Amino acid sequence: MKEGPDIAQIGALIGDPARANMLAALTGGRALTATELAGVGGITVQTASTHLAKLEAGGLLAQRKQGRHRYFTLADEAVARLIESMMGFAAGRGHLRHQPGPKEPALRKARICYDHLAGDYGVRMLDSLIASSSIEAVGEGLALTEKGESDLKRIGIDVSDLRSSRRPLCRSCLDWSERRAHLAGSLGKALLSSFLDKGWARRTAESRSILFSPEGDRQFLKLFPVDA
Amino acid sequence: MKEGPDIAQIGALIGDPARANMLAALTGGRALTATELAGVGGITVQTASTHLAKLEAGGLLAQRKQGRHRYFTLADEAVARLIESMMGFAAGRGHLRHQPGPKEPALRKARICYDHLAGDYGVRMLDSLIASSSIEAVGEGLALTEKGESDLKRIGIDVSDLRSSRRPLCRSCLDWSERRAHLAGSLGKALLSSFLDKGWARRTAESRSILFSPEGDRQFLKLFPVDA
DNA sequence: GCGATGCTTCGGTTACGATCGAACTATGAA
DNA sequence: TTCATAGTTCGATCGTAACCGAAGCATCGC
Repeated sequence: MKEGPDIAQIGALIGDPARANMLAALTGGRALTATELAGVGGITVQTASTHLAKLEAGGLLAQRKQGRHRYFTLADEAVARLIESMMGFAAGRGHLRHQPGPKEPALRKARICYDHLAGDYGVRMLDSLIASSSIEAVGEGLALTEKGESDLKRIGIDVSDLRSSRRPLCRSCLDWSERRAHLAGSLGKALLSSFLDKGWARRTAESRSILFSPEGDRQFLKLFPVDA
Repeated sequence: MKEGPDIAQIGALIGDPARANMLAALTGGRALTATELAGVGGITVQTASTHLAKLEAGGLLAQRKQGRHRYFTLADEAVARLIESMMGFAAGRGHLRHQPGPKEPALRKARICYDHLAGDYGVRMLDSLIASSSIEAVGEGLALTEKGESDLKRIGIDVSDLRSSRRPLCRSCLDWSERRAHLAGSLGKALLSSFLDKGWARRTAESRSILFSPEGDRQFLKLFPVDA
């Protein structure tokens, strides 16, 4: 009889519509902020915060603090699989859900994240900078090498200017579409700014996506190659 | 944002402790009555009834009416798999549950079901009677053949006596430990009574299990053989 | 017909949890 | 320092759902 609160607990966690929407949104493997998740769940940030705390306490979510943001992800692979299987089950019962839709591939390619470049291009840029020894990973953080400093000067970015700011120069930022790190910090901001200044790319009015011009695209890919 | 009530709905269904316990109890594949499930859930029958109605409406349960009993089972294989996977997940999170325990194998072998024989022996008996053409399936029900009637007379059961009762002679009863049908009805009752009268078996005080004596065991197996 | 049993429905209580406004903490930028 | 943004915590409200007693059906066996 007394078998203890077992599947009931996780069932209840998933059983709230707001939480279910949050979890569904996170099943893509992307990390989202509390505010974004509040939007997904259709609730205020306060409410979302308590929901997220419960989900974390229940072991379904993990959070990663990053500046003033707090990125939430599913705790691990097992959670994703559970959610996926429940979604599959629900779909089989006839509760066919609204499909995610086209989902703006442009947003996945390149978009603004706070003030720096994110998406496929953002991840690619950091990968390339590390591959060329311009940036190296130091523990959890990132550090600019001397080679990197001179390379950047050549494309018009004066790092000494950036050092005057109290903001860290390099910082790793979790990319929610690629689920890998891209470059944040004042250097990340400076790089994006230079792309925009050079006319390689421009921001869009409504969306967070960054649109590269054909020429800018060419230049960017040349500047940050991905070697085999 | 609006993705519809999807996994939240089944999550909520599973999220109630009483319902979760019921579902867990049914995951063994056995069919249980509302009263039994109420016991499992630690609630009254009324409450259990509403829970069961919800689970059925949600497509998780199916019920099969049988006389004044109502046997509930998981709707299908998919439900069982979902519950199993959730239990596995929960166990992995550290919510290790109380193990079902030894579970009285005697109860699975032979027990009383209302007034007839159930369990492995009950199922075996009906199988054997059908195999020997003593009973044949007619639509949903069961019917005694002439051969069956004479065979039974030989072991001391006068069917004409039984016919005088308004109670059906043969009835199929879902066995919850075997998940297959066994013989109910006045004939099922008569058969069990004869076993008890002959001293082949006896009821136990506390449990519902039927204990066969070594000799009774031998006789029963000889009388109701299972052919290859 | 009768009483007994298994289960559902109705009515009303109670309790828990989702929700948000407002206040508080923390980080970042100037 | 000051302002702005991101999140959490507090407090209180409100709805909903779980729960049970009691009454109502349905089925069985006599």
